[in-house]
This record gives sequence, structure tokens and C-alpha cells, in this order.
Amino acid sequence: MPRYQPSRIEPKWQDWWAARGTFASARLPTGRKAYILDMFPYPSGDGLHVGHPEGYTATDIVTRFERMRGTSVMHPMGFDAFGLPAEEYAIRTGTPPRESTERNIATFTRQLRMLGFSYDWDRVLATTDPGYVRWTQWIFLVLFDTWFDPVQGKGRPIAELPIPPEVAGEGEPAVARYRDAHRLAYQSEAPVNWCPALGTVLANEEVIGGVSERGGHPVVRLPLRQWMLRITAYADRLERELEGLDWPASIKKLQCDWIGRSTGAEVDFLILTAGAPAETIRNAFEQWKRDRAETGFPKKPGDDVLRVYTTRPDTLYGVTCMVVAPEHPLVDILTSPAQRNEITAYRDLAARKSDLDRTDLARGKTGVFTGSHVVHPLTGRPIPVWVADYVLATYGTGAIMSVPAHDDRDHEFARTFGLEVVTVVEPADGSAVPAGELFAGDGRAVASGPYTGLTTREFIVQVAADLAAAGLGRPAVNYKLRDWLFSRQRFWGEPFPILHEIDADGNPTGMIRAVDASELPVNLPELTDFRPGDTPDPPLSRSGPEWLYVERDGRRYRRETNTMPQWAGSCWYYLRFLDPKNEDRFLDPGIEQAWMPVDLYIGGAEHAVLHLLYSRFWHKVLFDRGHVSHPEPFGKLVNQGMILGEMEFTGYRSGKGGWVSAEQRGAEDVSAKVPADQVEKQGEHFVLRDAPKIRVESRAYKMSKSRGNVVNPDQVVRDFGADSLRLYEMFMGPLEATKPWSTAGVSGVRGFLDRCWRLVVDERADDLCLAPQVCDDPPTDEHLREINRTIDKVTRDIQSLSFNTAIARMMEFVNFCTPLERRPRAILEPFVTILAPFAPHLAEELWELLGRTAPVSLAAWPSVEEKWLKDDTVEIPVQIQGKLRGRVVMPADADAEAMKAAAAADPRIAEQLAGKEIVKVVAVPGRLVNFVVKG
RNA sequence: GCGAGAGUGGCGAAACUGGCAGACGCGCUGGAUUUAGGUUCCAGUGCCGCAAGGCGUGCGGGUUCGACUCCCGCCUCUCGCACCA
Repeated sequence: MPRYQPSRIEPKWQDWWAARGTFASARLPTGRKAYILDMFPYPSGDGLHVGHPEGYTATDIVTRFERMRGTSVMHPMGFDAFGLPAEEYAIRTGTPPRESTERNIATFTRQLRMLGFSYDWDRVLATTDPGYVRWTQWIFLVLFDTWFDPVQGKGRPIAELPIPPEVAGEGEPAVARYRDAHRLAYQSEAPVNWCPALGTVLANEEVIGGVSERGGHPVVRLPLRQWMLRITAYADRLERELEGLDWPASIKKLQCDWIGRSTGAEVDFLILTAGAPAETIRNAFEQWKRDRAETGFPKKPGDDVLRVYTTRPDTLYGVTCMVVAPEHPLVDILTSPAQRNEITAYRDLAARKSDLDRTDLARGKTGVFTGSHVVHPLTGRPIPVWVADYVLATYGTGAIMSVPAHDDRDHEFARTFGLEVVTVVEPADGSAVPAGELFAGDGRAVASGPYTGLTTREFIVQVAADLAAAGLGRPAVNYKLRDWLFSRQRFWGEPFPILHEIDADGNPTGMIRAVDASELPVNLPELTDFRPGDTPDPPLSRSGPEWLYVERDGRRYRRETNTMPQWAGSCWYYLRFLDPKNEDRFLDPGIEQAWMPVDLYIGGAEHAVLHLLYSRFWHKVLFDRGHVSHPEPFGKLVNQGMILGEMEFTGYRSGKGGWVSAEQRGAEDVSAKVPADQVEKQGEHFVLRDAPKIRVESRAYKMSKSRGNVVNPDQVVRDFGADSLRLYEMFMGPLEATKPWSTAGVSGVRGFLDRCWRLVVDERADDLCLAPQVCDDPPTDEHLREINRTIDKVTRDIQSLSFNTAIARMMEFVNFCTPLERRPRAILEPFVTILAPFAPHLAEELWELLGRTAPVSLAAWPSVEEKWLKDDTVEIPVQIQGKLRGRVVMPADADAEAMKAAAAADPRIAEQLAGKEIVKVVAVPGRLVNFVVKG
């Protein structure tokens, strides 16, 4: 009764590999190396879902393949274990996060082992390990110790920061403050996204449409002291150095857009004293221009001017109003006494508005006139200044020149408040845009003084130069990317290795110092109460004094009580895998040089921007500081597609209980799942079998607990085996595609593995033994053609990650072998070898049965004998007028003339060509013949 | 609204660089084995048609001897982004 029993052989081989350390990676590679990495999982309480094994199986196949080809492989796994869910679970149940995290990691580890992935488990790490946290904190200290030198375009030690003499003259505290203001890790009192429900501040990236990404809770803006990382300093390099990476173009573009580089100009507008006579204004303006011509454009604008950033300086003559953000520092100065109440009310409202109100729903423009004017630097005309929240304080200068004729936001604003629309650009093709209408494209300047007639491009270059010469403006570059808000008011994260000096009364002096690297890690204190408060005061501040207060060099300090975000640990885990037990440094330089960069990185597209951008940023800082040898961490990146739930048919019932056709359903009709056997296809749509007038929707949905369509890998392994799960996920379709789950499909590949088993094993025997068909006969030419073609196809398909077609080819091979009365080992053995990366447990078992003692996992990948890939004769399709009319067998190497002759000689073709004039014959050697005829 | 990707049998899909559309799997039909079901094995299976033949890769055009593949214009779906001046 030796049937294929995955439940018997899979644990057997997992134990075998583990006991012998079959998949341990060497400290250093010998010869060719391949660092093949999965995005490590967050160990949630739900365990693995079927999405995880998709990418993990893909990398495992490549790893096993490379290993069998003699490549030194690095293939580690770990856990991204800090983060909110563990903490929320802790709050709910009173379990310390470390306990639940460890339990979850144990579950994940069991499940990953159950799937037979060939990780080097000696390298496993969790971001929460004290030995890992230590080096995460150490990297933070590197960031803290680094400033970005714009001249060299790289990060340098803070000790090398030039101190301006006037700062040095003010004494040591001023120098310290100056340094602190230039570090890549710095504190800021910026408005942040405070989420009362989660009790934490969130990064801009964690706020989606005004609500928290996790949980969908409202978010309000609040000024708070925060740790920031100066990622904007690296914006330029993060964008430019994407170019050389072997990443999907779409991911590169996403990162590019996120960084959002734009070029334009900054322009200063002189602020007018309210109510001054025209003459005074003119004089002040002329005086200001004379001053500027002399002093040039100041680095920072004074209180007397409003500075704007624009990408379209060519529309300067169309400016009809200025708009500043409600948070703009000059709003107070600009507000006239008459407008003060209104402006104050508007600013309060804007401050209380969540991002949701400001962006998503309330699309309509709001704003208030300040009562002030500025002078147009080119025309000298007064321009009114407004406050409106469609202008963002955090982008550019927080103020814009409004050009209603050529910017749709300004156009909407002007229309809302009845402001003037002045056209200064016309389409280059001469087509007319009606007066007062919007034209946002490039074109030719009109009504623009000396610039009239220039193209948009010429104008921008010219006016930027003129403004710069006059000291009124300068070319400028802006990025959408903001500095990275790096602190969280949470318990379950890495503590910052930072001390705040306090005076005798316990109040902070504003001086900070880094914890010495030798004292790392700063461990989390023991807390019984993890709950966030109603205020943004972090849980760590409730820690006992023995953790909170420390003394160094005779001064008293209070520890930083914010913690790092979950991203911190995932920013550098790929480095620690290479040297996970090093107690002296975060990574040995020799090991780093030998293994980096990562050769293949597979994971979900949801990390397209954040994780990958943050990692690249940290990596570049480490590179600048000489800790790693490559500027980029991940050479080739692939995103696996999402696996959806099984296809579902949904019908709709009206309140009265009758069916409603899907396209006619109303809001009150309720949906109902319809079993697949009650549905049939009619034309474009599916309809009810019993009521063909009723259309039903057919769709696969994202797996979710609430929908109840989640597939559990444990269940699949129990029902079909790990090899079947692996193979099915690879057979479903292209790795990158989104595809629906199908349990019938799993049983299909299980059938294939059953046939593989029976190819080698005698299923009728009482004991496990070889099938009687297995023999030592020398293989025939046909056998050799089959096996060589299979090896060839599988080899090429693994390299292009086309696992679905590789599996299809192996199925064809098994279909070829199954009817054979005699199956030579000479073709079975190479087949088992190439099956091994896909279905490793089954392959090991068959390999052992075939009499091998060394594991197939370490066997040599079979080579292809080229001569078996070519056919002597081929069947060539013959077309007339591009339509298939017959097939002719001819030698594979027949030239075009021979092919034409052979095709024309075919009786069937000859008959159809009879009486027709042949205009042209196309013959492609080895492919086809096509007759073009007339009549 | 902007951007990206996709649309091929009943279903998941395949098709190298413009050259036989539908490999492989599921499902379905028939047959053999079996007391029977299941399993296994064999054969068939794009649609219409008795057949000859015709029609077929979301829709409409175009280029070409030849188009799933290239170009233009639409439609639908999925996923991102969303006042960044």
C-alpha cells in the first residue's frame, strides 16, 4: 500500500535536512554567489496565509536551483516583529508583547519549516532580539552622527561639519545646537498626524485619505516634538540611483513620483504697508529693487517679502493673487486689523480640520483675504494676498503665486471668489482658448511684456536668468518627499539611544547626548501598562525612575521615551543576516563585500515605496560612512502578485425575496452567494441556470476574515501536502500576476505528484519498492529528446521565474513516461533532479528509492545535450492568403526555395493553387510557407 | 481626475523577436478496469455546422504576405496616487 503520502515523507525529509545542516550557508561564498532574499514577514497572530508561500516558494526554487548548480547561496529568513498589532493584543489581553510575539514567531517558524523552504535557519533573527535592537540603535547613532554635505553630495561625520565663526563665537551650547540642527537624525516641533484612537503619531505615509492606514481612525494635526530623519537630503540620489537597478519599471516610477522632484523658480514679492499712497509704494518698490540688485537674492527671505515657489515662472504676468498656507509664518504680519477675526477663525478651522477634510471630501476651495497686498516684481502692480488651505505649508515656501488662467487649482479658487483671470499663454498650435478659461499646457507667451512671443520653455529659462540677475528670484528644485517622521508614542519598538539633559528641577535644558555605543542596547523597561494615553505622552515616560533617569559625567539625564517605527528594523535586516551573531560590529566588512548586494529580492508590491525607499536611504548613509561597500542594497526586485480567494458568484435579491439581475440591482437589494453549479455562462455574463434572465456577478475577492474566504496553509498541507501547495502556487500563473485560488487546482497538481510517484514506485506492492517498469535499459533517442528538452525548458524557465511553464513541461514529461512499459533510470533520475526545487520532499524520497544516498537537494543540476533539442524533420504550416491550408513535413534545415517547392508539391495545396496566379511566396525557414495569390 | 497593469475556451492559463491561437492543469463527455462509488488508465473537448466549411484572442479602425503580438481611437476591470503650485 505504498501510496504517495506527503504526511509521512515531508516531516521525514525536513528532519533529515535539519539534522544534517543541508542548507547551511558558508560564512563566505566560494566562486559564484547568489543572495536570494524574501521580504521577511510580520508574525501576526493569524499565522501564515497563502500569500506568504508564493514569494517564498519562488525564491526557494531559485535558491535550490542555484545551489544544485554549484553557486554559493545565501537564503535566510527572519521576523519583522515590532509593531502595533502585538501591542494592541497586549493591551487587550494583558500579555506582554514579547510573549505574544515569541508565540507568533514559533507558529510562523513551524509553518515555514512545514513547507520545506531551504533557509539557513542558523541565521534566523527577529527585529525584537536585543542583539538585533542593539545594532538598529547603533545605526540610529550613525544617522545622529552624520550631516549631509551638499557640496560633496554625501553624508559625513558631524565632527567635520564646518561651524560658522558667528556660531562658534557664541560658545559651546550654540555650537551643539548648530550641530543638532544639521544631523540626519534631528528633533523638530512640526505639526504631526496624531491619531487619538491609536494613541500615536503617524507618518504621512501611514495616513491614507485622512484616516490611519491601520484601523481607519481619524487623524488630527498637532504640533509635537518629534524625531525626524533627513531623508530629503538624499532625495536626489534616491531618485537618480534608481536607474541602474533591475527593478520593475512601475516600482521605479512609484518611487520617482513619491520623491516628486520638480524644477522651477523661487520669486520674492515685496510686502506693502497697508494703506500707503501710490507714490510711497512706488518709491519703496524701486528702492527695494535697487537694494536687491546689489545684495542679490537672500538665502532666507526677510519679513518684508513673500517668497513663492513656482514651476511656471513663465506665467508671472498672469498672477492675479497670492495665496499662503494657513500655517505660513507671515500670516500675522500680512493680516490687516480689519481681517484679523476672520483670518484667525479660518486658521483655527484649518488647524482642526483633519487631512480628510482638507483633501478628500471637501474639494471646494476655501480662503480668506488678508487685507494686504504685495508688489509684482516685474510689473510693479499690487497683488492681493489670501490665506487658503489648498496651499500646503510643508511644500515649497508655503506660499504660491496664483495664476488662474493656467493652473486648475488657482482657476477653481479664482472662480470661487470671483478673482481676475488673466491669460498669458496660448497654445502653440494657434488654437484659441476662450477668455477666462483654463489652459494648463505649454505654449507661447502673450501679454507678458518683453517676454511676449517666447515659448514656455524659452520663457522659463530667460525669466529665471533675469530674476536671478536682479536678485528677485532664483532657479529652485523641490521634492514632494518630506523628512521622515521617525518617532512613535508607543511601547513596542526600539527605544532611542538618546539622553536629554535635565536641570536640578528636572526640566530639560535642551541639550541632548547619544548613549555610548558600548552601552547598547537600550532595552525596553518592564512595564505592566502599555496603554497609550489620551495625550501624545509615550508609555515609556511612565517607566520607573531607574530606567528613565541616568547620570553621565556628573550631569543628569532623562531618557528619550519615544520609540522607533516598525520600519527601523526592516531597514537593514538583509545586512544582519550575513553576520547574525557578530557581537563586535553590526556586520563584518569582508562578509559584506563578499555577499552584497542582494541578487534577488521578492516581496509584495505594498512595499514599493516605503520599505524600499527607507532601506535605500539607510543603506546610502551606511555607504557614505564607509560601513557598506555598495550604494544600493537590492539589485533585482520582483513583486509577487496577490492571491485572491476562490471565484465567487454573487446574485442579488430584492426585499421581497425574488432575484434581481445584477445590472439592475438597487441599493436596498441584498447580495447572496450562488453555488457554481447553479450558474452558467450566457454571452458575456453569467446567469442563473434556472432563471437565465437573472445576471450574477462573478469575481474573486481579496482574502479577508470578514469575507470568510481565507485559505489556511495548514489546512492545504493537511489535505494535499506541502509539495502540492508549493507546486500549485507556482502553477497558478505568472508570479507577478494577481490570481484567484482554486482548491480544484491544488488537487490537480496533487494528481501530477501522484503520477510522479507512480512513475518510480510500485503502488501495488506491499512494501515500498521500485515500479517494475523502472529499468537500466539504455534510453532511446526519443527518451533522450524528451528528457533533454524538459531539462532545457525547466532550466530556462527557472532563470526567468516562469515557474508555471516549467511545471507544465514537467507534466508533459510525466505524461510521456506514464505509458512506457520500460522506464530507463537514465531519464527518470535527471527528471527527479529537476523536480527537486519544486517538490523537494517527494524528490528526496524518490531519489532515495532510486538508490541514492546523498540528498537530491545537493545533487548536480543535469546538463542539456544540445543535439537532442533539434529535430531532423519539421512539420511546416502552409498558408494561402495567410490562412492555414495544410501542413508539409520537410527537413528542418530546408531553405526557403526548398520549402516553397515542397509546399507547392503537396497535393492538397496544389489543388487549391490550381488556376490561381501566385503573386508572391513567403517562406520563413523552419516556420511556415505562405502563398499570396490573385483571382 | 492622473498613472500603471490587464482583458484569450465553462475556469486558471500558454504562445520565443510579427509566423500553426488555446501547451499544461481544472472541469466536462465517452470508454477500459472495478460488485459499486472513488482511484487508475485510454480517447475526446474553442464556437457554429451532419458535413464541406466558416468564425474566433474586449470593441472599432490601420500597418503587413501574415497581428493575441505593432500603431490610432474607444469600452471594461484591477491596482496605485490624489490640491506638491
